[in-house]
Amino acid sequence: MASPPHLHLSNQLCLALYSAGNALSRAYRPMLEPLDLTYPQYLVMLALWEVDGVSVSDICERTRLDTGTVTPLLKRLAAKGLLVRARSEEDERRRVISLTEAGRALQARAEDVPFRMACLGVLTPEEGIELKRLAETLYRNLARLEQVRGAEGSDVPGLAE
Amino acid sequence: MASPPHLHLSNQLCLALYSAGNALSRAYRPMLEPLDLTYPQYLVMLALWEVDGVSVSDICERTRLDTGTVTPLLKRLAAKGLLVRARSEEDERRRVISLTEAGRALQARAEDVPFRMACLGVLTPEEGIELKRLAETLYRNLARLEQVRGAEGSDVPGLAE
DNA sequence: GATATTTATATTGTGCGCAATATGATTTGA
DNA sequence: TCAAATCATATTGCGCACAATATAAATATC
Repeated sequence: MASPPHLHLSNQLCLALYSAGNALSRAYRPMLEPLDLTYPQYLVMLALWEVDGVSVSDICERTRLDTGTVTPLLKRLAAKGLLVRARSEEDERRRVISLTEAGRALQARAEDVPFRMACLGVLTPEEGIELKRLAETLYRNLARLEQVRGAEGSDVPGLAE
Repeated sequence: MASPPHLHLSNQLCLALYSAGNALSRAYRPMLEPLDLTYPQYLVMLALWEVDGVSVSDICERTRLDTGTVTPLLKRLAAKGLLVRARSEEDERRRVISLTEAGRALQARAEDVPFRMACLGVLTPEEGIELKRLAETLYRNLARLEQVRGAEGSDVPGLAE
């Protein structure tokens, strides 16, 4: 075994997280298929069922998705008749994303998805809560790092140099 | 708020896991860029540094990636000169994936990647261990479900009907 | 009030995830 | 021995992740 332990796949947190995340979206597939939604599309619909009439960037923030992902995704949802992508009247740069009647009606058919996921019994409630808590911590800390790294180039006037 | 709590984004374990996983592979990017590797390519190289001269399906199992992902990925790694994709002599269906000298040499340059990731300090060691444990549990249970569902169609002779 | 900067969204290109299907070699069974 | 089933890998097609770039409107600066 020429490979040192810290390079072993079995020791990688990232692989555990990566494969679990992929497996989880695969698990959603059979439940979302009747709704004609992919998993990221489901996330966007969850966001809009909470609050709609919002901008693209608002959806990106709440779903934690990228604009390059969300823009074409919204187009596909619009093509299915679930939402409309209007222009804001005050600010012509902004899009205002609003659910259609069909989009709002779909919520009823998605109601039991979380319940059916829970019924798979892949985690105890305690495990689920703890896993969510740790994943949130990881996300939050990584997001903060990204912000710092991102701001590194754009110098603050008066502080740089 | 027309949306019931179990449909709130803030209550979704899946979003926490999904966004944390994505953020984690983004965090690897600046470290893997000098090695000219993407994150999934890094996983495959980790697998090969442990054991090479193996089949495609062996790599798929150990990295938990799909054959449809791995085949073109291996072609790209071969194009970079990190490995060769030979045919097995005993079984012509099998590919035998072997590292080149350059592929083996790359391991030295990847040695400190796990250490540098740890230095980001996004999780305490205890949190990391617990998160990995829970993610492994989730993956294992979902994988078992997939096997059951997958076997549902292919009837066992003598038991079906 | 013309120019520069910022902001919001869109576009493009590469790689990955994955289901479905194809190809082609091996093994099984009649 | 020959046909059918199985197995390993490859291919195709669509959607997503994300960096880089573009566009175009709003705001700031001079």
